[in-house]
Amino acid sequence: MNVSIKQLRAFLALAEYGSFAEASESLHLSQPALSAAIRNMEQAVGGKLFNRTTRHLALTPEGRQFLPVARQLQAEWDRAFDDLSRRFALLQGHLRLAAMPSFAINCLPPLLQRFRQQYPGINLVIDDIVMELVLDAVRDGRAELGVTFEPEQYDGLHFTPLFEDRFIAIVPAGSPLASCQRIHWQQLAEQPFITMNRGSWMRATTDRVMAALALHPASLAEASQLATIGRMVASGLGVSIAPALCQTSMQLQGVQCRPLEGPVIQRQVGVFTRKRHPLSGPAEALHQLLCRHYG
Amino acid sequence: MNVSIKQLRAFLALAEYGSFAEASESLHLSQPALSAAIRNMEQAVGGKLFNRTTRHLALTPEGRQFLPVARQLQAEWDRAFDDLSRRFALLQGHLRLAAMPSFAINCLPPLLQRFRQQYPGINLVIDDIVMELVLDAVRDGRAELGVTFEPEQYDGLHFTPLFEDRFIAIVPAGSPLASCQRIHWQQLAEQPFITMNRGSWMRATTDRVMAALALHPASLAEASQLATIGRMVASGLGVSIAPALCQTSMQLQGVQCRPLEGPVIQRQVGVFTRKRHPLSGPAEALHQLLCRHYG
DNA sequence: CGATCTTACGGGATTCGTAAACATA
DNA sequence: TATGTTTACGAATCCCGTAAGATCG
Repeated sequence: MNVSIKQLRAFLALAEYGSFAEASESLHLSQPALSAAIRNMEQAVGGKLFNRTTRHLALTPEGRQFLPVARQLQAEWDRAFDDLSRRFALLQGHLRLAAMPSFAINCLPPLLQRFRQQYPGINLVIDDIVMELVLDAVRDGRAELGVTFEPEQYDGLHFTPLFEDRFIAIVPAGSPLASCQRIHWQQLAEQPFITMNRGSWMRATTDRVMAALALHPASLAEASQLATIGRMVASGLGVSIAPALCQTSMQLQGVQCRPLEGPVIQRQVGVFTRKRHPLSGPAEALHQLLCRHYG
Repeated sequence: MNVSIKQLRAFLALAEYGSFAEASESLHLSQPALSAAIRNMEQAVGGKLFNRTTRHLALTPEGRQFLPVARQLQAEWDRAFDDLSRRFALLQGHLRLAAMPSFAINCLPPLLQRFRQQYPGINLVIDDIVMELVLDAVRDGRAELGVTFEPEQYDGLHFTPLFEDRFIAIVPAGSPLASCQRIHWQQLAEQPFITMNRGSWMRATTDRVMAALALHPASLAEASQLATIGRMVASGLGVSIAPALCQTSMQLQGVQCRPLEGPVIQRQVGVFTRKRHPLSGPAEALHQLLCRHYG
């Protein structure tokens, strides 16, 4: 009662070649097998598709009307499964990655270049957004992967650590501290200090360390983005601290980066994925690339 | 390597029901059979479509992307084969019929009504055109059936006789001949005579008969269509002859029809089909209806 | 422990290919 | 008669269902 895709292909081949012999050859099938396939298909649809006398073969009116329909069915069928296979083979597809801006700016470009080189058919979309939004995006499924610092809690997400990021001191090129190989918290506190704005983990941590060391730096200004702080430091307004992963972009902004002596502030950077949601092929590939690069 | 339509249906059912148990039931299939179908399909396309732990079932990202595509494939597939089956079952389709105007006007309407009643889904197109064009239309395949008089020759066509048509006399209602039950050629020739124009079989035959009877009617006018001749006769301009199959329309035009005494002019009316071209279901049906009605 | 999916395996239907029969130009 | 299609039939394959096993909540 039901027609198979093989029978449809048989119909198309026979209509195209106009001969059981040629059509069966093109299908890698014996002539009787093709004959049976057509016979069964005709029985299934309830009428003759070909008019055949042993010497002449032609489509019936119904067969002729069906031919373009059959062509389109086959084309769409093949197209659909080719697409699917290519997706699984990582020859095409797309991937949405959320990452905190510092990581997106400083670490992602070379990684994505390698990814692109290896999987040129995969369309990449990067959401460079703050940590909370990264976690939301992954939780909602808008992004399959998210890269940020490890937060205090992350329900429903799975975290894969990549590396531990230590904070470093950033000072203007003209600063007296610029000549030091390493800078202590105490030295930093003697300069005008630019802080991350209140409410951020970085501000809380900075305040805690300063308090523990009984230091009271002159807070010059607050900003909510590291790029802003970097520009302010570069302009000579003051000094600050930043995650080591920002080193590259800080240096490009004209800021001097130095290891920080004294209490170590460090934080895990890693990849988030949604629990109970398996990764797509491209996401899996990028996840592995991330883990291997840092692991 | 190749995916079957059954596997596509299995995929869709499983995606819809979210459970092997329910999906297999809806497919009238055992659970292991469905499991195997999905496994084979996944192997064919080169990756997992479902993420399954014994207690939870969900589409993979690739499966989710494929779902709408699969839906459309199935819908178009079913639609295409439903259409084809309905065509074979004469529940839908179309039929183009060529017929000479006299037949189309006088005989076709009741026949087509019966056809329509029996096959309400078949779309009918009637070409009411002169004999030569009827034959051309059938030869070219523009019309599957053609109804006309039997011509001297008809290469490449197959002729099925329907009935023999005798010519009758047509006179105005006010004519002295209107009171006769039967009219002789000689009586006809005594009146102003309206002829079919030169070159037509009817004109040649009329001339031949008149000559054989040594009659020389006053030719009042010529026309190329029977309807025109009918109107002229109805207006009292003269008398003429016409195929008996025109009797109905002639009477409707106000013309009196009488049997013709003397030499009999008769001609075969029948259906033409293209040789070596089998008829579509609808054409076959109408052909049979024609043959049975007249046979 | 229970519900659900997977694996294992035997039976049955479908499909295939070879060889012979058949039909048409 | 020659060519191309169908029929016949044995074999291989595929698909299905039952029963047992595995796994997760």
